[in-house]
Amino acid sequence: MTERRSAPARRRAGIPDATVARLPLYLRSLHALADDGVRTVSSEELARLAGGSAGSPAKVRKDLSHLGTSGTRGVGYDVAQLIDSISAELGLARRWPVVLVGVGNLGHALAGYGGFASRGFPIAALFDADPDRLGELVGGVRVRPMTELPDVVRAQGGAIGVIATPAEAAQEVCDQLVAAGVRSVLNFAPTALAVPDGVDVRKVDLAVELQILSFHEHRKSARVEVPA
Amino acid sequence: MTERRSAPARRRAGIPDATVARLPLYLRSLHALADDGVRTVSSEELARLAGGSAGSPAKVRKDLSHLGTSGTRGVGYDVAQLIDSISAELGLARRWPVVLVGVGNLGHALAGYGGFASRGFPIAALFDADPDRLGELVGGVRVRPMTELPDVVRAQGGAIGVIATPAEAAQEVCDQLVAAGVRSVLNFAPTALAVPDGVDVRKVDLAVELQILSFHEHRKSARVEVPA
DNA sequence: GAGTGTGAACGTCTTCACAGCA
DNA sequence: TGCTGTGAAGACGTTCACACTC
Repeated sequence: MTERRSAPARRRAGIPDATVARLPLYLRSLHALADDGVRTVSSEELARLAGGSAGSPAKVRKDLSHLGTSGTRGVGYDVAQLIDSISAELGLARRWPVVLVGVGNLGHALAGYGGFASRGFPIAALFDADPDRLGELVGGVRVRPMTELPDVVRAQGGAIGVIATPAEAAQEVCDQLVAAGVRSVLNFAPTALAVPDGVDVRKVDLAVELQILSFHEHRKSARVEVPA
Repeated sequence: MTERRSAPARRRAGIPDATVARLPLYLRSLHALADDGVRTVSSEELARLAGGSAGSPAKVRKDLSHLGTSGTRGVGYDVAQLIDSISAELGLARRWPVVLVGVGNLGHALAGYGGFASRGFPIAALFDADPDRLGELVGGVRVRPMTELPDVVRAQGGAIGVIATPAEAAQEVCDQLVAAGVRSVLNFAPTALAVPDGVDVRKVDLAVELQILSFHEHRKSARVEVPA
């Protein structure tokens, strides 16, 4: 989950982390339903659509009850209304600009990937340490030198930072982002990042995901050989 | 976590899912230590290096105790030995070939990203539905038509499937992977996948990660305005 | 009848605290 | 003395089951 530093315990107003992690999944399914013209949905149906870890009706109901309940007994949830309240809770009324650092292989793909902008996270700027890349246009956005980072963050009134640099550069880049005023970071570099209190880091490590799958594959193979 | 279907409860031989998810993080830090010539490490140091959710000494010790303990009291853990036993537990002795479906923006980047092969997950084949892409070389690997998928999986003796297609195509592609014998899937498409029992799916959804960060940003802003 | 909302039971994960060993 | 290994306690998250409402 969100990496939290020292802090003895978090006591937010209310919503559990596990629930927060599932709200985007519900939202995704709800948008699909709305596009199909569906007006209401039951917790059972929503659980099925959201799938995976979000896949039980009871869990859906508990989760949604945290947003000041909105369902109708005997009927289900109003799709449009649910979309509104989840969006509000996630702070999606506002668009959050993204600054992406590291325009290598992965950074390039992320910048070109339309899924960010279309979901309310427009890429405001690209940065790279390599002088050869400066000025290059990626997905219609110019690559800038790191020195311009503070100005961009200030001009945007805050931003989410995305780190797509090699592991060696990640901590340094992270420090610069934080110094520039960024308080939320998504880290693709395979390294743990140290950040001061009040800054949130989430990480995506592709190799780690594969290794977890490997564990399960391994287990499955083993089970065939030694059938308990 | 790993998406599990119906099943009332999983009872594996032993290691908790939460621990499995952290083992790759320890492994990463241990490799870095080994490269620096460090021979032993304490649970406290390892917790610091692995960072994030893996960041408490007690947790590290509990986690490592599941691998049939290997530390020395008063000293710490032998780095090389720990690398071996974690690797063994994760099934990394064997190399797991990866078949990647969808050579669009993201798929292209994943195929070009060296981090897979270097960590024991060589890309065995690329597939795409678009006839214009067939034959194209990406990262030295040829793009093939989906019809060749079963043969490739069989020839490799199993594989991990990576889905990097648009959301609309993902379920269909997933079905084809499963039919071809793939039992572990990493899904980048923003959709829930239905799979039969015995198949594991892990998902990475970039927009979801950003939305979770958005929630925390939102909360931080709110806290400034209404200082409790 | 159908489906939500929720206390209470349950299971899992984390943290504590300390005994035990090099 | 220093650090591991681990039962026991505690926090957190999920599931159950049923009262309640439309």
